[in-house]
Amino acid sequence: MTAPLRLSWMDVRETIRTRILDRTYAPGDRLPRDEDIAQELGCARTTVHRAMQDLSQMGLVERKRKGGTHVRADPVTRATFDIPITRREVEQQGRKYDYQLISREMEETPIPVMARLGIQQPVPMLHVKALHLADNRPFIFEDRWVDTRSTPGILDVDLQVQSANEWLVHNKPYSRVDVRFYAVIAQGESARYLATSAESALLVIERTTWIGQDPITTVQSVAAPGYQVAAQN
Amino acid sequence: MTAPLRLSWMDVRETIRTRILDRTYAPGDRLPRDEDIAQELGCARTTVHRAMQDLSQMGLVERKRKGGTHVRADPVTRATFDIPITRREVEQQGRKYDYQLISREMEETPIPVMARLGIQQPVPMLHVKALHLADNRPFIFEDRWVDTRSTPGILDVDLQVQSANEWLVHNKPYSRVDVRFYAVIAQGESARYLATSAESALLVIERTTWIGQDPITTVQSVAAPGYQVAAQN
DNA sequence: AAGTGGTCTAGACCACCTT
DNA sequence: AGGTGGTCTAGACCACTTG
Repeated sequence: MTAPLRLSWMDVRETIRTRILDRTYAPGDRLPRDEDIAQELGCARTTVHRAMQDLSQMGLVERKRKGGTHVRADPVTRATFDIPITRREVEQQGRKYDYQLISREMEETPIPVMARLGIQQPVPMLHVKALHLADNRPFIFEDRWVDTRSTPGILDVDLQVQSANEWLVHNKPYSRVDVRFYAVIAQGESARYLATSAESALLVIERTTWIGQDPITTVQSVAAPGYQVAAQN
Repeated sequence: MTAPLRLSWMDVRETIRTRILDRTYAPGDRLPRDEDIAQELGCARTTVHRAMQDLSQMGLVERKRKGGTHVRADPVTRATFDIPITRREVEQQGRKYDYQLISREMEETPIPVMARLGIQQPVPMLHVKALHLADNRPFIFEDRWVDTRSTPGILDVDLQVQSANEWLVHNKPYSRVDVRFYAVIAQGESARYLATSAESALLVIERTTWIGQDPITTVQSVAAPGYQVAAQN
């Protein structure tokens, strides 16, 4: 006889997942209570709970107290992306990293930037433009606004030497972040610094961070032609 | 006296997180053992473990058996994206969804598609092009290849009525998915169907799915100008 | 009001990895 | 070889949410 080995939560997860995929539990269906599944499979309820937690996080099921566990009717593709420090990203590709400060000025917050940061009144902010290079070729053009009220330390940093990107990541923790991707036509500065041909489509990674309610920074990182962002799998 | 209420794992997580952010535990540092933290804070080790699990998933710490828990030296911005069925996405915006099949043909797999799917030899595949509309305006142009060896059912679907996107999501589970984003210049068909002006930059969401080792489908979803992908949360 | 998931505890054993 | 995180169990109580 095959030994009835102890079930791990991953075993349980795969069992449930298989049942969802083969429609034993169809989209919209309610699954048995954790405890019933535990009894059926012969493990503790905690183990089923752990499995369900994972399935829930994957977006396969939805759980509600009293409501029970349901197979999601409209499955979504869920993907997680890691956006590293630019220096790190370049170096991990085995390429040489360089960095150039383009400009650094105090300016009144423009309307679109206010919208991104969620503030109502313009204030003086540090506006930084910089170029990151990989093997001496333009890699990412960075257009950043830093709120000096929440982050006065940035004013003492020599941005010729260390990128704002790097300083902030190492020195300014955030509690909330908004990340979005979109495409733009190369134009103006981004074209001048990045574009190899007249008409290029560039991927923009826009990130905005807050600490509590206070805005820290918002940045548009415009990547050189050909750049892709891939999920962590 | 303030009542020493029971600590939840989220409390523990916030305590640890705060210590990481204020450098009590600096980047690269090794944290105390779970059990020591548990004793210090006055909770069970399991509770600390649950908190650490979350911090680890957020990318704030790295854990290794025997190696202990370390604060990640190079923090990354980690973001999770949900990519819904296109119909769903449009309808959730309160807009009218429509769909048009553009073409549907059996073709030999081209080299780039073979690369995406990870196959060595070309085989006949179903090549589908379609347009998704929101309020009668082009929304997403979809260029898809379906491996009919793993997914013969697609051949019986009337793609005039139901999009391959929708049918696959509801009928073909996958075990692995690759997702990536990049930008392209509107040209050829994508320009014809989506572009409002001559030179547009379009965001492409490329997804490839497998069941076990077998490829299912790969699709380039080219979004209309202005489209953004935003992280959950 | 009651059912279901969420969490905590205490103890035990396991598995992986560094030293 | 030993230390650390990973997991399982059993039981208890809590908290949310639905009927």
